[in-house]
Amino acid sequence: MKAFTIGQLGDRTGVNVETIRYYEKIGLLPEPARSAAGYRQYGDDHLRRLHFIRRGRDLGFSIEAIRALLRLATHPDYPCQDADRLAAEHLAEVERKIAELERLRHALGEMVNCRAHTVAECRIIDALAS
Amino acid sequence: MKAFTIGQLGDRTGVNVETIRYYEKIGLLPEPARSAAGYRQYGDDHLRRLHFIRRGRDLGFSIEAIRALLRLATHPDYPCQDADRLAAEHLAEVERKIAELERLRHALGEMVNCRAHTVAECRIIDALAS
DNA sequence: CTTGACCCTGTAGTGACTACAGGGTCCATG
DNA sequence: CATGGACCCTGTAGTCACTACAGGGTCAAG
Repeated sequence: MKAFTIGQLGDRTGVNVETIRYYEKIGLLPEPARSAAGYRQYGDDHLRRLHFIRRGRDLGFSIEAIRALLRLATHPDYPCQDADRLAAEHLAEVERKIAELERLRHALGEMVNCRAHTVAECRIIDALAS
Repeated sequence: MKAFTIGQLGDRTGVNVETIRYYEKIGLLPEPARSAAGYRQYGDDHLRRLHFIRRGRDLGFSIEAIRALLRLATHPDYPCQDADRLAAEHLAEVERKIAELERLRHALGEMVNCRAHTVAECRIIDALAS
């Protein structure tokens, strides 16, 4: 019966204590048992679930996508197709964002290292103003 | 004396009417004159300034960066160095984001197209759970 | 017995909008 | 002159995923 506190759970998963409470409030992490003083008492199930959430967030999945993935993860007999669709959609979104940022990088690359002396001839201000 | 309404200003700049009012509230766009009925009346100065803001946003500059760039743009004798620093910092941030997204793309690319039948063998769920 | 690190709840703030609700105005048409 | 629809007004609340308090209570070491 080794239970740990919210601070210990945070240390083990690299998740902020406030974020853990937030995940509980939005129903991503189940409410744990409480000590006599009202302290949250977590077990290995919580640890595993929070690790899962943390990895999903590190991969950039939205909270709602993680909610769906968690639902899948707890039903080993479900088809894996749904998980694949979620991941593929997310990958497409990541690629869309990369393309957009590459566009920005190119445009900004043309602008920086402006060697004009004053704003009047500055090509950065000019690019925005005209 | 050709003044135009907020809707016309929005059409000409591609900025949402609600966003224009928001820019006014946060002090990015000066308060225009009003008609007898209380309608906002914009002129060419507003049009130019909002175009500037729009281009800055399209380049991914934050509102605060645009605020600083606008301050520079209205002082042609200021050194252009400050504008260059803002643009260079933003470019560095864009490059940081691209690198992070490339990392995600790689990780997600390894995961998708999972051909397992059920969640039990799914490599997506597995990547998150273990 | 005190100190400091931890825990609790609840609320408000972040960025950059977006979406109403509930009203007023303008103008063209019948 | 009435009416309808497109526009305008203010103000507030919602979005996403947290983060930062404020104002308390608890626990363990020294």
